[in-house]
Amino acid sequence: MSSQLSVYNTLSRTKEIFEPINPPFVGLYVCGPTVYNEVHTGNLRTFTSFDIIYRYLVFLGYKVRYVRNITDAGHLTNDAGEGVNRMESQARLEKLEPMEVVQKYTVGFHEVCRKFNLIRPTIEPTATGHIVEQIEMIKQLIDNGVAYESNGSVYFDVKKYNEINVYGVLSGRNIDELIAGYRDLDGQDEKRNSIDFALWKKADISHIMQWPSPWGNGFPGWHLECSVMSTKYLGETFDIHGGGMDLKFPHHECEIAQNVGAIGVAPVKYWLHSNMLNFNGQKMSKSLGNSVLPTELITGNHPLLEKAYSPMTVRFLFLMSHYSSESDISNKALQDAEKGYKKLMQSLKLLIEMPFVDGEMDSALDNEINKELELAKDNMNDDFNTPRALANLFALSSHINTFFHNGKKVVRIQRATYDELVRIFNGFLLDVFGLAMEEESNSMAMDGVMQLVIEMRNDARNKKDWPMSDKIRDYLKNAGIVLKDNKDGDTSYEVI
RNA sequence: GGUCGGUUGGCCGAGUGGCUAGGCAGGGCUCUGCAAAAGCCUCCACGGCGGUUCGAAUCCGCCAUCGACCUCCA
Repeated sequence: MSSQLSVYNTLSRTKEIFEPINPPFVGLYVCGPTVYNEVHTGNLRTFTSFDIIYRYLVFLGYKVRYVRNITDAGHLTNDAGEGVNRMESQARLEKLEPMEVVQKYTVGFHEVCRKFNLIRPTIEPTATGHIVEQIEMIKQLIDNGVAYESNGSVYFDVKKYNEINVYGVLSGRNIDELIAGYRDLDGQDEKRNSIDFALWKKADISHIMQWPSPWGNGFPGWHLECSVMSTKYLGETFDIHGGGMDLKFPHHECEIAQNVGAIGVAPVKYWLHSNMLNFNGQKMSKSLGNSVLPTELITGNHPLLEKAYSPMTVRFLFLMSHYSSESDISNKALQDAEKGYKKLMQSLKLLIEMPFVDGEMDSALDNEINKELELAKDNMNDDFNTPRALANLFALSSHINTFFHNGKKVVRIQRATYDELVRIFNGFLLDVFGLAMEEESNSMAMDGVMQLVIEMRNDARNKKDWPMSDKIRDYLKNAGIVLKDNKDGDTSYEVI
């Protein structure tokens, strides 16, 4: 008897039972990267959080359509609309065509996703591929009286919208305060109100990226693509919309306004927001320039990193904190994660290798394992609480190690318990958490040499030639190879 | 200034009105030629001050403090 999945909905600010609109189907939309630069580790954390959420939904048996966009249209740097186009500025900086920038960083993004074992979305649409649909939505908004053209650009009329609807339902803002806050900004002549945001922006000749529209040549506003693409692929109302906390306002707020303004219905049932990743206690962000790239973590090639960390170590670090809490990355935290990861994967290996043997039952042990399995499921059902589920897996890991310690077989529990143990322990680690075995890819030659060395050392040990035996082990240790004399007489090695 | 969220043991990091979080580190023991690994046991805690309660780290209030968003960012 397991609990039901519940999720923390930013919209209601409460935890709600997750009930899909059309079970067993689930629509999931996640705001993807803007491909004008390499993704940094903070981006990676968000995408990993939703990767795990996606994986868990699939694990529960849902048929999930997972849409994550690629922003390649180069939206404005700010709502005031000083026509700065990120894609273009980066293109000028690198002396590349805008689409070369897009291609370069899209490929780079996919490469990072692959290394960190992120499952590809089922649809990965691009903004530039949906210009036509974006223009259509703008027309609808104008027809509905919540958008207006001004000097070749089109803006969303927030005040007008707010007469019938509520702008700010997601972020808890009210427009009077927002207007007050914007008052000292200038360069907003085209807008009726300072809080109005761009749907379409007029482009002058110097802009390389521009498209024809009923309002002249230009490019789409930066909130629009998500409204358009989520509606196109997931319908007017879908189940889950995810993204980083920093997108809650204004991006997600504007998305809701656009959908309600154009179609008349709120687009999303459950809004999920993942929290920021800090580095040295400070938010890691592109604008602060303190970001560590995923590739730098893997190579260790960064002044603040003591060593290289494997992708699975980083993934494990993310799992150790809840997706809605801030997380801090540091050498210590990474090294802790590395040990924890190895410990669980070692138990996983043992569980896969050990046979189950029927026999006398220890009901206390059986109960204990079943309890831990139930807790693991309950904890994941409780808003994807990976740190708690991980604690359950550590407890199970102890049991598995004990089985191995006492005869290398799983005994004294029911067959059904064993089956569930395998299903949950393996399933959570590999399928839900997306951890993969990082086998040290030792070459055949290496294995051969090590076999010889171990044999020579064992000869010495059999002759009780401890100085020689220890000399070999110490030498190997200095070379980064640790020998382990197991209880059964075998010696294994590990490259560190 | 507005909105929101933190403040937990040496470090990281969950959670709950009374019942062990967990990991890493530390200490002890078992195993082992010695180590490593593994197993067992163990130390260390809930920002401050009030209040509610039989009982609060958990609820309420005040204070202190840190941070996020309000402006491009996952």
